[in-house]
Amino acid sequence: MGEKRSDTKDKILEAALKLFSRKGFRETTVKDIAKEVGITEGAIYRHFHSKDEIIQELLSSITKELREEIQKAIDEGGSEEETFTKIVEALIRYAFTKPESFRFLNLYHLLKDYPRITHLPGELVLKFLNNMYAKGKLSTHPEIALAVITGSVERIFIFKERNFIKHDKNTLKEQLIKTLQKALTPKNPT
Amino acid sequence: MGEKRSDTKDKILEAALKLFSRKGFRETTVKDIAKEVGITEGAIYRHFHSKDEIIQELLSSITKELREEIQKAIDEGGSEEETFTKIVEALIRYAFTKPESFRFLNLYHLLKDYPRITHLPGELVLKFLNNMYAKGKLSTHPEIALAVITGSVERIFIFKERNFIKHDKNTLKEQLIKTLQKALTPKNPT
Amino acid sequence: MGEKRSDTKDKILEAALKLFSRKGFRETTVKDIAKEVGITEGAIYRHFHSKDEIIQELLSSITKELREEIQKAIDEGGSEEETFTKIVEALIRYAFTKPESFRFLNLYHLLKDYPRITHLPGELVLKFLNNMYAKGKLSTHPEIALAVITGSVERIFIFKERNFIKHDKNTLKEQLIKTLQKALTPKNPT
Amino acid sequence: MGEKRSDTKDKILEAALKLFSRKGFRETTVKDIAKEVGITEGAIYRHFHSKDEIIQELLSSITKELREEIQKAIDEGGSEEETFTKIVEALIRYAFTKPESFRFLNLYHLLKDYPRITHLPGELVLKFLNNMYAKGKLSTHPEIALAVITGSVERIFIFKERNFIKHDKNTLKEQLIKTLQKALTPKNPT
DNA sequence: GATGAATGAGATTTCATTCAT
DNA sequence: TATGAATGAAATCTCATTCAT
Repeated sequence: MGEKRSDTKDKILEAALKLFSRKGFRETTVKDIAKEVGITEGAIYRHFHSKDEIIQELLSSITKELREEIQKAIDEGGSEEETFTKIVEALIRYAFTKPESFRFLNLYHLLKDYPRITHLPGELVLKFLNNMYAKGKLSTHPEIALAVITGSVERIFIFKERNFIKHDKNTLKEQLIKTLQKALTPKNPT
Repeated sequence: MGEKRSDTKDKILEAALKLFSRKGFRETTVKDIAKEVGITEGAIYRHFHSKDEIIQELLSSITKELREEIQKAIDEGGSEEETFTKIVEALIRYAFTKPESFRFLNLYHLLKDYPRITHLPGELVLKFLNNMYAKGKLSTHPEIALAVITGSVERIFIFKERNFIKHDKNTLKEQLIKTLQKALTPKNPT
Repeated sequence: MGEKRSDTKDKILEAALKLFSRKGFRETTVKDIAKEVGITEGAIYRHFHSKDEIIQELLSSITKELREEIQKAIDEGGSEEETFTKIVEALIRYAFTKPESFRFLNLYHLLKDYPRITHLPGELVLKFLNNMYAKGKLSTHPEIALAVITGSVERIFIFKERNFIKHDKNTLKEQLIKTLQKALTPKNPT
Repeated sequence: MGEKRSDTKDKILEAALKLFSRKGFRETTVKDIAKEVGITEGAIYRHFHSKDEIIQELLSSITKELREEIQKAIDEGGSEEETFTKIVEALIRYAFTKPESFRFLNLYHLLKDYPRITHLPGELVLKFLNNMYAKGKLSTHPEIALAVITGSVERIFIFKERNFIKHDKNTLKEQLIKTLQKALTPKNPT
């Protein structure tokens, strides 16, 4: 009850996400979005005050969603090493199961000035990495580790999306986790 | 002595690079570029047929430049491990000394459809990685290694540019090289 | 009942016809057309994709209309001589009752490259003239006859329009019919 | 002596005539003309104050030339009937030997408002036709006769130019003269 | 809520003309 | 005389947003 609140609004967000992530913000017009939904331009403005509002709403819901995935990985408990793996897994999984959302995020952060929203998913990861670093379980500075992790995931995702990498997604996931572990955790002496 | 040949054309390319890399392609107008150069819009069109031609010319010259840097690193000789280091160094150096060009490339590849130009800088690196892999000196698939390398460099660059990372550039370079070596080269037993 | 469907589109076509026929295609701007209709330039583009689309739509509707007039003259039956007269009459009548359309056609065929549309009004007339020629009722080649007929009608129309000829339209029509009959039908001996 | 005065100016006029007659006034740019001549835009303005001045100069020289051809036909003497034939011949000959000039004239008179120049070639012909009419040797009003003559010649020319008529030029000339004679001169009663 | 015509600002591009060299 | 860069006005077209229905 009160659940079906604005079916259309969701459809608009869905359509907008698809188009923005594919074509970019400027090259996607309000008319494009309306056509994709099957309504007219004017109708969009019943649900959103502006095109930018759509972008902001997408940004914050996607950000929230990804943050929750990461939080889940952290909350599940286990050793630092296990959690590390789970976080990387969550990132890759998110990229591959919600490619449009993932692309949207990358696009947004590359194009728009520093985000107005506060709690970026990366912050959660960074907090965890800081922790690892303090315990001597991270072999480089946390910010650098974060860059290596997120940069690698994004690039793997793009390569796969564009068919530049032929390996299947599972292989990619395994290899990437293994590689990042090697890269970022200290060599276990005996 | 024929030196001042098309001073303006170069100024236009320079201004365009600055603006495109900062604001994106669509959000940079021809008028913006003209104003930056100190001429009028119309004058731009004496030097380029269209806005897109400016973008293409930038793309190809930047691509060429970066390719040359990488080629130099490869040509210098040395062991695979040394060359690997030199390539990563060349990438980081390029990002930090030509930040606008580096940003332009990333933006272009994210926004525009697959490039028509053939010889991407990445191809050179990939060829080298394939070689390493064949010799058992690379601990994951070459494409994945390429993704990790380029993704990490890009992300480090962005973090630094946005002041999200405070470490100085040399530290970043050293740490990144060390990390990528650990990540991608097999553990040397004994 | 669905009658007012796209009132504006018709007004645009009407205004465009008036301006194109008076000033030519290039010298008529979309702004001119918009002003004539009483809307803004942008509004034009809700009804047509481009200025050229307006021209093409006018061309095809005018061509169709004139073809129908000629077809009517042919279908009414009677001797070849009577039909010949009726065709010429139809042409003159069209020129004088729809001067803008007639001028548009002449302008288009003089300025634009050979039309892509197939069924030109002239083709109908030519078919009829071929028939007459085969029966020995035409005293010169059909193509030449067609040139004389259409060229004369056009020039009479222009002269009258520019007040270079003072005679009234009925006199012009009668005289032209008489003259073309003399010119193109064999002398009836005895 | 003083003969070679401004070779370039003539070349400009020649190039302009070619382009204007082919593409129209607006669609021919000053740069087009300059390129055709093999000079640059700026140089054009050494010889003419404006694009329109080129058009006007062409118009007046072509008009003069055609008027002279007609005058020659009139001056050669002979019976009215012979002169009539000579005038028509002169018009056809002009169209076929100077197609660009002929096309230019037609285009100009269709597109531009009533000419600023006074002595149109048609006026000469009209004077002659008035004379014939007064002597009972013309079977319709002179203005109408003029329209039929000039309209027919123009249309024959266009048809031939566009390959719509296959007959050779001589046939066209003969047939047209014969047809116009039939059309415009009274039946000779025994 | 929805439609779709219209606005109005602005983007890209064209081009006659000017001007420093 | 000639060059060709530059101007500045205008043309075509796009699009976020508004609004009457």
